[in-house]
Amino acid sequence: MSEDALKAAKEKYKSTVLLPKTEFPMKAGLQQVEPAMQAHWDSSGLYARIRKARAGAPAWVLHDGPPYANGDAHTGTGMNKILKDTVVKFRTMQGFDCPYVPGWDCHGLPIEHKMLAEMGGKLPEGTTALELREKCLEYATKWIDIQRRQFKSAGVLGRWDNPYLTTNPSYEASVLRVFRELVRRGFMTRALRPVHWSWAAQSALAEAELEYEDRTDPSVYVRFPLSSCGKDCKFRELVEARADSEQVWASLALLIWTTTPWTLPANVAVAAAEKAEYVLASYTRNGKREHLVMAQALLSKVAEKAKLQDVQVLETFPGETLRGVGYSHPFLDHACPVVFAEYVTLEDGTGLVHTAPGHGKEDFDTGKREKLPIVCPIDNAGKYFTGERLRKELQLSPTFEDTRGWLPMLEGQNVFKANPLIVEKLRGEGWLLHDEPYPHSYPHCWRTHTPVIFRVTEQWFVQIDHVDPDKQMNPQGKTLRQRLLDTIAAARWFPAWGQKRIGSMIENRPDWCVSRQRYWGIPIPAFQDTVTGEVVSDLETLDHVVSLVEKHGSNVWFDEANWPVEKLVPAKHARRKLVKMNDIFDVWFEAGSSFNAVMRTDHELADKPYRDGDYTAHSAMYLEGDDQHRGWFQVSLILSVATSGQSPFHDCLTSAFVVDEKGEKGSKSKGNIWAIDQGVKDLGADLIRLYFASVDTSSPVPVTYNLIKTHGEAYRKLRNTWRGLVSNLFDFEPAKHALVYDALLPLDRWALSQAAAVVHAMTEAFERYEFHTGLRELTHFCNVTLSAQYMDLCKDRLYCEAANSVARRSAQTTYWLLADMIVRLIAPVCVHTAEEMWRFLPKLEREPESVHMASWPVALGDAAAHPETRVTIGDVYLRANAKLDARYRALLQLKAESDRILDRMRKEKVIGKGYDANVLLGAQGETGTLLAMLGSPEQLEAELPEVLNVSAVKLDAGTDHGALQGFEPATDLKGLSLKVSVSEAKACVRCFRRTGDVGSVREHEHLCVRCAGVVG
RNA sequence: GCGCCGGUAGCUCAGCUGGUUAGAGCACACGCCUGAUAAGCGUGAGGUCGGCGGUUCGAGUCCGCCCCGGCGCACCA
Repeated sequence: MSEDALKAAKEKYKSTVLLPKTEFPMKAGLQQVEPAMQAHWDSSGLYARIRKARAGAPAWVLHDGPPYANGDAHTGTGMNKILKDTVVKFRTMQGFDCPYVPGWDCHGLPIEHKMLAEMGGKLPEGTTALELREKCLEYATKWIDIQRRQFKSAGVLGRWDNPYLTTNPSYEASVLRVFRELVRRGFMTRALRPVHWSWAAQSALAEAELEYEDRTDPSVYVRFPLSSCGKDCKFRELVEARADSEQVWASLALLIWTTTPWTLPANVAVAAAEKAEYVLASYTRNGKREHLVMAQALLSKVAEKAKLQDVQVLETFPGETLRGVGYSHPFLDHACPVVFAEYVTLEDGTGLVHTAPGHGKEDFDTGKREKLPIVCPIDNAGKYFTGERLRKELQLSPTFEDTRGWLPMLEGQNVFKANPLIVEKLRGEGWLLHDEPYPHSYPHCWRTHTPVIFRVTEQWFVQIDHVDPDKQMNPQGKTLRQRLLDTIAAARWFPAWGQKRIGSMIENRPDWCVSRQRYWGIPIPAFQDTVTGEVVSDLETLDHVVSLVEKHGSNVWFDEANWPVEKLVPAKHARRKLVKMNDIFDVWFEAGSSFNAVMRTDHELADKPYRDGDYTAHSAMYLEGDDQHRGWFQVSLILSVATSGQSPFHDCLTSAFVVDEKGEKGSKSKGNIWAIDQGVKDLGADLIRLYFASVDTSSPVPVTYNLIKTHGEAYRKLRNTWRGLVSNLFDFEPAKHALVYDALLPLDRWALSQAAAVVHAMTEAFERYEFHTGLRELTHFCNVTLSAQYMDLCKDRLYCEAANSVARRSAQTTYWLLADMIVRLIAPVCVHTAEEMWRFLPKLEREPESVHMASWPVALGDAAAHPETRVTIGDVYLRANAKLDARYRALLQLKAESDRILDRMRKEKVIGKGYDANVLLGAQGETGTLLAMLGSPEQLEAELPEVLNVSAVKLDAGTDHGALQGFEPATDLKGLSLKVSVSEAKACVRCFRRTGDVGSVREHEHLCVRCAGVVG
């Protein structure tokens, strides 16, 4: 037989081989495919069609947290939206009705700041707040359009043409209704309290608006001269009893410590600990003998720092001895008392705490208890008042003469700039015992990044410990705090530690200051009576304003020309002299009201709360970065529980921040952050989405082009495996050719059993929102079970058996089911690719045109009863089969052993392809038993060539293979020996196998019997 | 300062209630195939499971301390 003749024969039969064929491109071309796909989704109204298809199904609503309408949507916000979209698509496929209404947070300081900056830093003369607000709205609207385009480019599907905006009049009115409800239930109070104050932003700040940053402040030890002691003062007796009492009195001071020297002018008391030990000590400084009082425990530390000489402890006494002691303010004319407070500790300082109720929370509480005056000489901009105002705010007596020039120094000075001036003057006047730099973490304004100060102002607060008297909503008379904790416990937190985190925040949080002194926000609808000073915000007034805002937007509050105050107040107050109050709401109050403004108000969402038995929440899920534990989640909980008694969500999923390859937080200034649509353009949305679904988003997620590209291989593998499946279905019509489950070959049923396990694991993981764990299963299944194992073993059947043979149709039925399953499983993640696959997948007529309307696969367990045999849906087939699992596990182990030897022989150039080889197996012991269980020798010899991908397999009955020529022991299977030999048989030119019967059929001398039969 | 989470091959991740030589994919190396072909298959080399100590017959898995990273809290006057 000549080479040419063989070649000719091969050519002749090649056309009878059923080779794979498909138009599904190997190369993804995401950059072209995705925009086209999105355009098609848009024009065909996919979102609306999904809504329609799920109408009447149980609702499952993920309520979108509104990103801030300022700047590009970058990787972090992009990841968040992508994860949300993945959840929504998954739940939709599971059969739920999942409307997704995206929203934007439009009000707030950053935008106002930016607009003000464009106007030159502050509102120019003659410009109204209304004009500023219009500029702000324009700016926000611009970014909403940009961000919308960016999110859509990532394949995120939702009601983009009608999102919720916190600037919509209906939204604003809903926020006000939440406020009204708080007022009605008694949660609101307007009170004078110390609040975090941003002097740069000139507004109060809430806890959520603080960021702790490191900074260094001057730490000073200051002598406050002791001036008087009450009549029964024990300390006085103590000193009087001393022989040197006169010298002691002459130079005696309380030693206090502070890191905020600028608050010293507001000092009104010194706090001590009743139970702690204090000392009266003497020392020499600058050649002078002086006396001081401070805590015993801190004396040596302070003495060392201040380099005090000859320190002598004259007396030791408990703190309570100091009751009745008074001192005079070192540079003002106040006479101040020593008071006692719990929070005085002996860790730092002197055990004597400088107390300024105008500038500290604890100080304020102490001041209230001790009836101390509240001194607060600082204006909105963080500067000391000037002139008479300063004297007044410092509560100086009219006779006070500022002989040493303190007041001129302070006037108009920024507090942080005043610090060193004060220190130097204290030093000059001899009050300063010691000073040093003190590095610590200190609260900063999260928007302006300037250090905040504590300042007493009158603000609106939500009282966290208020008990709602409503018996129906709060039957057990619990505080809001307790009810919040109950609500938190009833929700589900992913990861689970989120519950602890937010729980401890709620346990410890102070009342919520919700008023801000800005323009770009929703006004707090309150008036002040210019005659009585009374604050008017009764329900009728609120209702009146709410209805105006609902119709005309919150601008009515700022539009002096068209909306004079008379129009804003209800008829009942018409005769009073009222003026508008100028506070607006904390933006968090707005976002936190979305449960009401969106979930309970939106026409598409209002009837879709989450229900599970008796449990009800306004939505099924919130999904945000874990910074929202102190932000949106918390404020939403507070407002929702207080006003509705329900949780805003049932599931709360958080993700960590995105970081760069060095693990550093992304920021635009570092350039390690990119707009999401740029990434989509460069890498493809599906690739980015696959990446986010492949990593554990509960710890910091590194996001770089390189890392994402690394996952390109996983994408290509998935795509090609799927292509391998679908390319063998070119002549397969499910309705016509699919076999019933019981007619499928064992190998095929095994593959389906493996698939069932994947569906199972993946569903479970996705229901826990652990996409990366689920995806692992799918990747492994595609790479190993399918590509390397199953599909390799099916090739001969698919290519060489008769087109309509059971063997081939069985494989095709399985390929079809697997392809179908994979498309569905990947659809929530690779939304475009899955849709593309869906077009190429042979489908039954009843399937929807978009994969995103299709159902999530369901797998049956082992024990499932055999359903009837009509070919309809995947879940008839995706069926566990433990027996087949075990059988193929064993067979594949044999394959691994034979592969090792075949590989070596290939490297030795003894053989090339597997069909060149025959394998002899000798099995004893465990493996012998195993093989015997797998089938009779004849059965195995018939089956194994396909599994091992060789031409022939013989079982050797010999007993001592180790001694037989050429046998070698297996690596892992005990008792197994193998011998691989080069097959002498002729290869069939059609199927390449060396079956030993080539030429048996006279008409086809180059074919094996099987192929001859097929060719006919 | 206190608390929470994490630290497993170059990368991304599995390792349940402690139990045989610690797994997977990707990447890498070496081959094979040329009928999934800018594909596919096989084999291999990579880890003292952050460190130290303890409990145990036995620990990546439990306990203690420490180091590193991330996050949160705050009465740092």
